Amino acid sequence: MLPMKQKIIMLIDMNSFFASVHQALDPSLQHKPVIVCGDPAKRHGIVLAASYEAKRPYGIKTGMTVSEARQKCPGAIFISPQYRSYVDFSTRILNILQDYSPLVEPYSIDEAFIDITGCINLLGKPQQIAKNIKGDIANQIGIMCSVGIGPNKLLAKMAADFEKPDGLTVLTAEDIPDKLWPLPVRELFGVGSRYEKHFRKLNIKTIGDLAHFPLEILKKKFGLMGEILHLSANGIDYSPVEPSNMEYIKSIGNQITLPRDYSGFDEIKVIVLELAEQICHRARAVNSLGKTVSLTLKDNYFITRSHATTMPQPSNITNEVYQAALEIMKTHWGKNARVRAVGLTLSNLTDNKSRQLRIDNDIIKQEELEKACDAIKTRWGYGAIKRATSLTDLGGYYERKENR
DNA sequence: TCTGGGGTCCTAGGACCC
DNA sequence: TCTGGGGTCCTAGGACCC
Repeated sequence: MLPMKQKIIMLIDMNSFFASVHQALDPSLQHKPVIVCGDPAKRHGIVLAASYEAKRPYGIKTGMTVSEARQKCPGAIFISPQYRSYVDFSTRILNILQDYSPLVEPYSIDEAFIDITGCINLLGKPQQIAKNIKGDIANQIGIMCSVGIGPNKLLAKMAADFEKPDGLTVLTAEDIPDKLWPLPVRELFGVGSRYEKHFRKLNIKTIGDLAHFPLEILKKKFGLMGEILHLSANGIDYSPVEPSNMEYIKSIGNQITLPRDYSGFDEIKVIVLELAEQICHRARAVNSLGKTVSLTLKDNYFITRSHATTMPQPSNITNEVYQAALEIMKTHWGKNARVRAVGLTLSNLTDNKSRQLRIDNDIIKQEELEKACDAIKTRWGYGAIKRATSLTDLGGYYERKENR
């Protein structure tokens, strides 16, 4: 038997993606500190992205509150996010990658894996291919990226973090002891603050410590995750680059932090209806139906609770999803709850074909009505049509959000 | 550092069926 | 009447990522 051929996988990571998109769209922003953030007037304004001109010299970081960012870098240009532009840029970048290999898997809006194992003979050495990709993205899209190259997705991903912005790093299996193992264990993909804490108790401080820790103990303490993280620390990952992940979504949800804490059932109801409208609109746009509705409430202590219910039939009809959410609220509502944020998610998704069995007239009418509304929203913007119950102070809230 | 919004995967326990 | 065990679905919660 022939030895298994080593795969060559890259992770393309757009640098400061949101900020870079604005700089590409508006040349006057280039070489300036640009900060993309939520509405600073609202209490939940945080930094979503910052250009390198803001990051390095001023210490601006993603997640920082806008007021803190303003203090650190008063001269920065603060911009509200424009998700449509980000999606547009992201799609164009994926198209460029597909010119190199059909095996492209978008990992997030600003990252994608590409498996170029089969293209080496045709396109040249991996580093050269990476340079060409970087050049194409810079020339055609106008933004920089960092590329990580490795024998699997994990090492490609870790490699991409080695040098930012505009980096190009190769991480081979032989590099693991020198380059991977000295890093703090928190840097390993999959290790968050919780595992970091657990590991500290076991005297695991670096990725190398984890790699050499007895597997049996990790398995016993952390189950499957213990095993996966141990493999990761040793640079092992068998997951393939899967282009099909492109269309495959598992849930559609929206969440909103309220302008102030709400405490009345009726106040929350309005928000839930608005969220139902949003997620059903999205579901209809991709011809998806969901069977499970989950309602998440975050209270003034930042405690998050979620409750779910399964509908008799999968649906993307606003009123059905809204009614399901209301049922959850009625069952679980705490009288004294002070709600900071509300989220609604549709999951257990299937495509529209499973819908054919429904011949109930009212449902068909509702469906037609909602489709007509969707068409108007597509034409005139999301705020063009509202239900009467939405026309409260929050109606205005969404309107402003939509127009920014 | 007073904390947004979009997701994914895993686990445990209970209900229910055969 | 009491009992076994496997399988599947559902819900709640935890952890992680960008």
